[in-house]
Amino acid sequence: MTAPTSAIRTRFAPSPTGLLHIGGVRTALFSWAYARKHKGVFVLRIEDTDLERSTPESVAAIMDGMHWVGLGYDEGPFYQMQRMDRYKAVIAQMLESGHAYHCYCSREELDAMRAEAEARGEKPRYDRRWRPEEGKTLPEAPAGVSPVVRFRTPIDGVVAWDDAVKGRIEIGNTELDDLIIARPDGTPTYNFCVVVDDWDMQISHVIRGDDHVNNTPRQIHMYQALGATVPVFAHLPMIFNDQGQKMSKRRDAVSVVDYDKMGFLPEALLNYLARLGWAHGDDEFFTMDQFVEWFDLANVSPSPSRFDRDKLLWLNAQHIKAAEPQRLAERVAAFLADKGVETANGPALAEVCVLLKDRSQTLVEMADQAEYFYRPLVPTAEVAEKHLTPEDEARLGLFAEGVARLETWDQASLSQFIKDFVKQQGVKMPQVGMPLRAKVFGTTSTPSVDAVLALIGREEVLRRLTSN
RNA sequence: GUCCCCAUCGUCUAGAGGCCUAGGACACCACCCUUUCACGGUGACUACCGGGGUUCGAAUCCCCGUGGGGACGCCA
Repeated sequence: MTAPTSAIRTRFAPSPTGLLHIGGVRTALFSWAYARKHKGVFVLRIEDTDLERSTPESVAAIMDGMHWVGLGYDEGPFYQMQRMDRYKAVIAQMLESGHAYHCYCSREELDAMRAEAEARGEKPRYDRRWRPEEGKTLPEAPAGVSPVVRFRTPIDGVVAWDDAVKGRIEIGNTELDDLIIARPDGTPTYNFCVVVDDWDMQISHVIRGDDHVNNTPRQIHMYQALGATVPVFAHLPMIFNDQGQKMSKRRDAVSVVDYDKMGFLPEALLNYLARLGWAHGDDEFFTMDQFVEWFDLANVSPSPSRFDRDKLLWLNAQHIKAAEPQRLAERVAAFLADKGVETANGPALAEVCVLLKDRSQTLVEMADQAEYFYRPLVPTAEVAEKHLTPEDEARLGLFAEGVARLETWDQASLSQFIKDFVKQQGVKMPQVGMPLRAKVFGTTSTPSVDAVLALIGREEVLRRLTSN
């Protein structure tokens, strides 16, 4: 008999109206980590009640993103559109119990009301004209108008909760109005659906973006009206771009797949995101296992942070260093293929990655470096002028003759050969090394020259040395 | 406008009243290492938004101000 599952249940509930946003990934990461840490359950739920904007492509993008990043969910994905019957039943029940009522106001009337309130310096709000009250006479229901359903919000008092990251938050009920929970066609709206879902799915900790703080009091009222247990709320601060503004699709890389395309490792992105708004002492570089072990909502900072690409790059470099060459090779192979570089007849890509992984910040950069192992680059005019003078070419000719006769072709013997050659020519190391790089690879920036020559093989080295 | 939230180096942050003449990391700069470029190492630079309290003592607690952000949808 297994022990009953712990009460800790978290969820990630994106709406499929675009790409999987980097901020969303951070929210998912924290929810996931909290569930994992407490041996709980992480639920994925797709909030697709906005028929106008929800698309199957977006659902796919979310799933792909979650998969790439490696945040596995235990339950779901649940789709709100498939829970319509349940929402409608709850709405009927709330109408029945008097927690909700019909409202026949037109949008025009509502706009007028808002404008009026604003003019008075108040928060734009609905004036509750259709709210039934003892002794109050309701207006005549206009013919042929389907009403919306509004939630009956308490008029006095305050709502309060102890936010797991922000502490206690209190809001006067006078700030709230009677929100619409169902449209004229009967479809439920967001604030209502989340409550029913989180209730039904027994979510214990609602971990979500800061922008939902204002929804929380309304939702708490609905939980109470339904007789449901109110979950713990944890509102994560926002992530801004380097300008201190909201990340925008237009100028920032906001989609998680963009980071894949730019050559980031998912564990590096996650590591970076984890450090935005959360810290474990001075630890900067860590694995997801460590993160899960260390994570706690109590250590989440309440203040917003900026996305710093430089630090992400640094972390990516650290994770590349730590990664298995074979795994890097698989991804680098794809980038090389995109560039039209044929790797089949060259050195094993994993071997190339061994030489490059300590010197690349992204896998794209690594692929760029890897290219010259398979075909020489065209040296820039500057490089040719500086390192491929007639004198250099003559010396490279002598080098080619010598190296052709080398007994064993490996890094150690090449290293020895180069040293001897340098001495014999009466020059300094760079005077041999740089022309060699320029001639064989087309660039002066490569790993240790003996190592790279060893790797591409004698035949290829001689071919490149003697080509023009 | 109204309500809510936030405030330590340029950036991410450590800091739960004395351990703080404020620590780490990225970036920047200098030097070292070096077979180029990197990696790496060492060091330098740089911050508690302002004002009042509370306290023997405040980056840490309280209040006010200022600045920033969020929300005010038949979007989620």
